[in-house]
Amino acid sequence: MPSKATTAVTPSARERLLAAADDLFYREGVQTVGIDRIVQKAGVAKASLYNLFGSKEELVQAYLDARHAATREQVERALTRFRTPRERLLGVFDAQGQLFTEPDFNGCAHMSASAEARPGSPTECAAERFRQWVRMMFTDLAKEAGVADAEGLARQLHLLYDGAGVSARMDHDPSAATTARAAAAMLFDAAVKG
Amino acid sequence: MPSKATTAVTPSARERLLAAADDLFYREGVQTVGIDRIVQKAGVAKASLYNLFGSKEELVQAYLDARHAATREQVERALTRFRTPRERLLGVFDAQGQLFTEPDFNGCAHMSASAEARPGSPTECAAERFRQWVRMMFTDLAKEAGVADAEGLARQLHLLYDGAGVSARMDHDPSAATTARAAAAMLFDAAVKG
DNA sequence: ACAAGCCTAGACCGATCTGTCTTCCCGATG
DNA sequence: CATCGGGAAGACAGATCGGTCTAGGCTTGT
Repeated sequence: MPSKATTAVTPSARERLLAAADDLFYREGVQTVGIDRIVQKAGVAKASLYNLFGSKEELVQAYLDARHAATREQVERALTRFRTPRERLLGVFDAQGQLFTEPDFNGCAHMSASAEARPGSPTECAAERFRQWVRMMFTDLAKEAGVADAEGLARQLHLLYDGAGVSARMDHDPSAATTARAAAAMLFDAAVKG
Repeated sequence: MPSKATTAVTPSARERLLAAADDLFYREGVQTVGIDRIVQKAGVAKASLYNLFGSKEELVQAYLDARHAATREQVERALTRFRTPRERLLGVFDAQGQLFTEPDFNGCAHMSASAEARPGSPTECAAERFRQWVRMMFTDLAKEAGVADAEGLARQLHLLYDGAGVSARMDHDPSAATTARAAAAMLFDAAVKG
């Protein structure tokens, strides 16, 4: 019986591979980490990796898709705590701030991965999907708040979101989220007023 | 006579290596590009590379330092066209917009390189120097404009600056610079008024 | 009991990696 | 002319890369 629930006594080979890939790819970069290190860390035969994923590139895609899903769930769960549209929109940066304080935070996985990817690769496509989700989320929240130019505000907030992720990683400064939140508040208030 | 001016009939081996490294590292990423491809593109012996730079890591550092110097000169030259403090501060995003429209623009080199670098490496140090220069530039421009909390505004503008670079690369959208400029204008006007 | 499937362990492949070394050429200087 | 040094060309080394394959074990259903 192949483990109907999320937790099994022993994680499957696929789960162990994804966990090892997530740790190594995220910490050191996709190009830096070789297949051998992943299978060794996962305690999985190399043949199993290629049976389950087909290639390193598809493993990278699965790693990015898992990061995408986890981020989406974490943000959507965090937003349920807020009630007013303004609080919900700014709550995205609160959720970001929580991510920044995690001990192994190392920036946006899609951003780093796409920096090493060739154009048109599955990695770039996964990054594009992630960015479209972020953009859509900001646009929807702006619309719910009654902002006239919701797309325009969403573009501005997306810049702050990306910039905060970059600063948190490169400056080792988790407070970038609160800086972004304050800037987002000013831009939002100006957008609803004008 | 070893070329006293910037232009020589035949660029030196060092110049050809830096030009090839700049093109390949910036387009494809530091880890992706091997030494062999650089020396082949530069038309330089591999031994010359190691005589001149010592290692690939130091070549990467020289590549990033050259990018840093070029960006600094380009921005500072662009800012001379503006007179008022407000125009000069927002002019940073105009200069950024010019970079975004260059045909081979591929994002911030320091950001991409540091995503593949190990902690404490020369690459990370070069990225940190670059970020400190950007931060200082925004801080100085904010002070010249009489902003009370110059450091706070500089942090916000730095977020927009980074976010615009990310969006221009990943969304293939050079207009991110004008979006960032508009947001920066609102944040600046709010900072001088309050 | 037995066969089918999934998994492990690891040898193996050709290519490529960073880095070293040797050999030779060519131009400038004494 | 002779000497000397920088650079070109490329063989070479040892490691690692992504990926394939074989051989054998362990569990499961029939």
